[in-house]
Amino acid sequence: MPEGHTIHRAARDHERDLGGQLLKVSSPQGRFDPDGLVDESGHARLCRVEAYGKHLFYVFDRSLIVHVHLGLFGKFTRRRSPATPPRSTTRLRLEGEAFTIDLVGPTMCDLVTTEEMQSITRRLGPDPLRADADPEPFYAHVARSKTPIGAALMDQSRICGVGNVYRAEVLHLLGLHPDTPGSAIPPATMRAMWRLVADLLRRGVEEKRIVTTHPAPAKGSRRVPRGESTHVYGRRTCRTCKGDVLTYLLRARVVHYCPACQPLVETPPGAGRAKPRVARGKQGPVEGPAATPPR
DNA sequence: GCGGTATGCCTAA
DNA sequence: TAGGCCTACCGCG
Repeated sequence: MPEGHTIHRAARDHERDLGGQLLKVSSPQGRFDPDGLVDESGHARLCRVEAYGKHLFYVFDRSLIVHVHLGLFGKFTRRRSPATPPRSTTRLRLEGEAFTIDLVGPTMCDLVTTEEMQSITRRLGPDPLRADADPEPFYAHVARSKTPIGAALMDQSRICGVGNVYRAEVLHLLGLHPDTPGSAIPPATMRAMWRLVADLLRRGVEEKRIVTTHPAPAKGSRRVPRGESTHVYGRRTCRTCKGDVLTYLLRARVVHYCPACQPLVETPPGAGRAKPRVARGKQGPVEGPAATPPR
């Protein structure tokens, strides 16, 4: 589930499991070339792992950096060392003393320099999960832009780490229609949006999944069941009002929203937007008969 | 076995 | 805006 929370959690876990160690680095699939990173025996020492939005940076000795972006399909798996043989699609394998991390399906997995890493992070907006994040440029951009807030939230150069699920959930929690022009949103709402994104992402890092309903469970208590972890994303009906969840294409991504909870207050200019349709979400109503199966 | 789908993003036009 | 790309999984025939 690669939104920002997945990346920050991976950075934390991988640094804990592999940091400071001499790792055997390989690419069973052959599409990543570790030459230039590893010594004659195929090893390199990992210093730290840094997350920035949806980007991961594995900083090795000699300032050599492996840049990973999971895209839509990328996944990590973690096994005890010595691990079973990797699957043929494994782009990157990092073998440490106790754990082996495999990476499959990333959009990006490349060796970069410090300068290249900086050029990547310079293109990104503030990341609410980073202590050094300054939301002011995000506020300023939104305040003077007619861009729909649903598009601005997904624009990684304005705020990074938010993906399609968090977008839908944050807008629902704030009662904002995705087409609301940024300039129509009060500053106090924008500040609340930043705090909400940060809180939800932080919770996602801790729970390793996206949960925007229920308060965080106490240790040992029951997990929030599948199908109750979101208000509108992936649902047919709104968890709050039980009305239909609608979807439409906004900047080539399907956005989920509840027209009752998220009315469009201010009509944007040029009302030629895509006609919303009823969502085909996996989850039915919270109460009532068993959830309708997909499709 | 095939097609559709998914939490992303880049490029060409 | 459309198309391409990365992979796994599921329903269907």
